[in-house]
Amino acid sequence: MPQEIPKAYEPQEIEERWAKVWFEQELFRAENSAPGPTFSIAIPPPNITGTIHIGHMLEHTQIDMLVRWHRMRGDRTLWLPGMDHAGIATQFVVERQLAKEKIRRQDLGRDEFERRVWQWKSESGGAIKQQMIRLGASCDWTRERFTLEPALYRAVIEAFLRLYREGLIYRGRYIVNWCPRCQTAISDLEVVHVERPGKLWHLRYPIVGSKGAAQEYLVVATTRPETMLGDTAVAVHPDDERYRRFVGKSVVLPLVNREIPVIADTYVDREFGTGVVKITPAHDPNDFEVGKRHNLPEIDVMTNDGHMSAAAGKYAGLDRFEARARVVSDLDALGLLERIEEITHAVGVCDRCKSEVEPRISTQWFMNMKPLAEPAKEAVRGNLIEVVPDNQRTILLNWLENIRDWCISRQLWWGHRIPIWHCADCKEMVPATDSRVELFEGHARAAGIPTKCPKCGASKLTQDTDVLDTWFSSSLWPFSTLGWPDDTPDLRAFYPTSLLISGYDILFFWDVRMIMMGLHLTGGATAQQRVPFKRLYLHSLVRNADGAKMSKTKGTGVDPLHLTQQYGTDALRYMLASMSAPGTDIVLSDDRILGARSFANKIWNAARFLFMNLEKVEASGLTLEELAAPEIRAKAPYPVKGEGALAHRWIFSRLAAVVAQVNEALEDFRFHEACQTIYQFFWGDFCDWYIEWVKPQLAATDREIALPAWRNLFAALDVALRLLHPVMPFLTEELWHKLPQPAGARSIALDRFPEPISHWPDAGSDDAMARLQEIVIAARNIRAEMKLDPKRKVAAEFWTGGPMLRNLVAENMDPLLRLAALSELQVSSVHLDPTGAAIRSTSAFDLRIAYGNTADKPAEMARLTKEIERLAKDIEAKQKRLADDNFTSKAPGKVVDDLRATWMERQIEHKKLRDRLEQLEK
RNA sequence: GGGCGACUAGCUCAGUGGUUAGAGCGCUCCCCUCACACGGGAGAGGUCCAAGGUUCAAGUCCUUGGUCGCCCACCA
Repeated sequence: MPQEIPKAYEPQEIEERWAKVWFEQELFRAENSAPGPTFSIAIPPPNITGTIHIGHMLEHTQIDMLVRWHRMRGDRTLWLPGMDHAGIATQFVVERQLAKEKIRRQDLGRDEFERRVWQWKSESGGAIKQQMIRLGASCDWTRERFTLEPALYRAVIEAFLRLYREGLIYRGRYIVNWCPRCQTAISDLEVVHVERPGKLWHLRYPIVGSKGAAQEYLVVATTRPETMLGDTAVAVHPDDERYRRFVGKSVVLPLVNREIPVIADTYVDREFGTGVVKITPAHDPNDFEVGKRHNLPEIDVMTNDGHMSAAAGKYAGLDRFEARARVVSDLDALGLLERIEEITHAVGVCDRCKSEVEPRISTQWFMNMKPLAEPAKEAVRGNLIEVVPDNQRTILLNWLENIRDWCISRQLWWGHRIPIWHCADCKEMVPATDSRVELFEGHARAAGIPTKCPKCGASKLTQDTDVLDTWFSSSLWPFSTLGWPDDTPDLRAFYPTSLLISGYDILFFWDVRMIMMGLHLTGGATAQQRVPFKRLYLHSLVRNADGAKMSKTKGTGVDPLHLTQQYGTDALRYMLASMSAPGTDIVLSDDRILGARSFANKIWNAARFLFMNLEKVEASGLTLEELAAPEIRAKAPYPVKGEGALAHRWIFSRLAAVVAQVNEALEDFRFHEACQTIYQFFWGDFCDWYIEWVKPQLAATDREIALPAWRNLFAALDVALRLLHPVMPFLTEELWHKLPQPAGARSIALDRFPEPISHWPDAGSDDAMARLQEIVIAARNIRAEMKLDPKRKVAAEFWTGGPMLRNLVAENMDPLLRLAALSELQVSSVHLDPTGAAIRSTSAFDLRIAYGNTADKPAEMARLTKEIERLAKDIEAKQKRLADDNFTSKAPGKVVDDLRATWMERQIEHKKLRDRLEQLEK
């Protein structure tokens, strides 16, 4: 078997195999009745619009690392998966698909269109799930949820009805953001502002009563001249001397020839433009407010699809941009276009389809957010929800401070239909009788249908045709997925969830709204019991080399499955995690993925080394069981007889430190730090030093050496694998199974995460090993400088002042000679002669290797000179500080002492180098 | 108009007031040494954007400025 282990790690087959096993065995099913601390996390549900992209992969890697870490630490752990119906986005995608067949959704009708979307959902949703399974997400798939499934529909209706009864949800006619392409209202958050070059047209409105040569005008400036057709007033500031005499008079609205009043309102900024504003209450939020104050009529001059309506007179039927051009040229022809100013201004476009949004009066459903924002602010301020990184907390609170009402209705067909019925006779709005749902063609719809109008008694009631903003259902996700509004065992066990990990780009869309809804709707007695999550971690966004956010629609997305096939899932996961420093975005780089792949390969080969050599060991009568059974591993480190035993105590001491560091890092979402710590340990300490150090011991014929050495090696590998598992689940699972495990043990994922064992840390070994490493490095350095043939062993001399290091060298002579490629290391009690030799030294020791004929004396002298200069500078700086009473009296004693100690060491080194340079100069 | 972030080695980035500021990649030199060339060994490489300030001590904290990026915002 051992020879069968491939030389290079080949992840494909291994990953596919384990992904399948994990899923089929329901390995990650959470027990809601199990005892102990709980760790629960609800997935940010991917939209069914597409497939998993690299951003999901980053998010899932971080979540999965924490989930696996908690699970291995024995917590009752749930990662609940699911998907979002993504109302407008999905409808957009399916409409686009239909467009290829030259079909409009209106041709199909609402029911048939919905059928098509469900069809899309089953294909796309299935693909996402398969991807996630393949990428190793350790979700509890038995609890998978979908925002449009019956149970969640019921939660949506329940939430709506409660908020409606409380008066927090209301219907009204206000200015909303209207997308003429999607033909629906959208919320403020769905409007993105883009800076664009534009024009400010200055238009003359003739004053009524002035004529001929005495004709007077008021000049207004506008970026949307076509809306002038809906003007119902012109406004100036009440204190503006220039225009005071016109207030109360009228102007003739050009092209329309409607007389409209000149009004005074403090909303007008005297400094801006001409100080005169056209008032179009139906097409501008400010004008709408002004219109309310002055009882102005509201004239909507547009249609749902962005054309001019009948109210636009002769412009009716024109596209809004055509109408704009026409209005301008017509005004110009009449001599009423004073001038055109080129400006850059922010244009609101639809987040989804990028069409220019039309502010427009419309009857919609809204949610009053201020009362919900207050408890949310308190919860965040009171740290009931800890926000990481901290600066996001300020951003969050600031947003809550300035929150405005949320337009929650959408004129779409794909989504949760609003559970309100309208009376055909008296227009009374009648809510659903309760939140029950029933199945219709396999999908849920509201079942609490009112039969009679409570106001007029009529029975002709029709359900509101609007659906809810997709984020409405998302805002219930942490508790709707656990069975709310019922008081289920899952809800009791896993709510509040422990943590939310999301991208900061959806902080306002989703995270904040969950906080508000969770606090308002769930049943806990205290806010602490009602928050949807106790911690909120906002992760970075993945950007491409240009710094642009990865986007599928822009074609800049990277397919993680493709990368996975190229480099392996574990490598990709490691790469993403190792770049996940909180608060900074991630720019993908091929180099980093390659590095991660190399790391996976390194781990693979370290294990391969063990198992390959095992064959020889087994020939001598030892079995894998004797060397690596769980109960054997548990008792490591074992004392090893003879030279070089130190390394065993050292590697476990290192492990203890590494485990503690990794735990701390993961606790604070410092994924990159956890990765780097493990990497340095595994590659540097474990492979480069430990394995190399103990190789001869493993081959020793003396059982008292070989047996404990093997046992320690296997035990250390086992700890390392468990340490690595959260970030590299597949590779570690595969290798873990090659070690003997307890009967019935199914997966490393259910094994324990390493704990720093109290007898592992050993400061003495840490120090001793560090000294020995310095000696080896010093020797290698000389060898490299002298360009010695690596195969040629050379003799070296060693001097040290004290007995400690001398003993240490004697006790570890064998590994020292081997790793430094020395034939002998003669320990001298007198100072070494620098002539004809290269010497490397620290303050504690000197190491001398005699020159061959090829020695490069000038190079050595140059090196020494440079080093001496550097040291001199350093010593001077330290001396200055130590001479400063301010420093010695005010700095902590330890800092002063440490500085003095280093200062003295440097002086020793400095003197050594100077002496040596002098010798060479002779 | 507000707010946030970044600026550190050739590149991509870590860095939690306290020895000589680190990593990966790249670069230079040597080596296909019996786990791994996706490897081993040894190196070179930094006015920490600038200027002030606080402090015994600043890459780190404060102020101002610069460059770049992001978010929010109803000034026509």
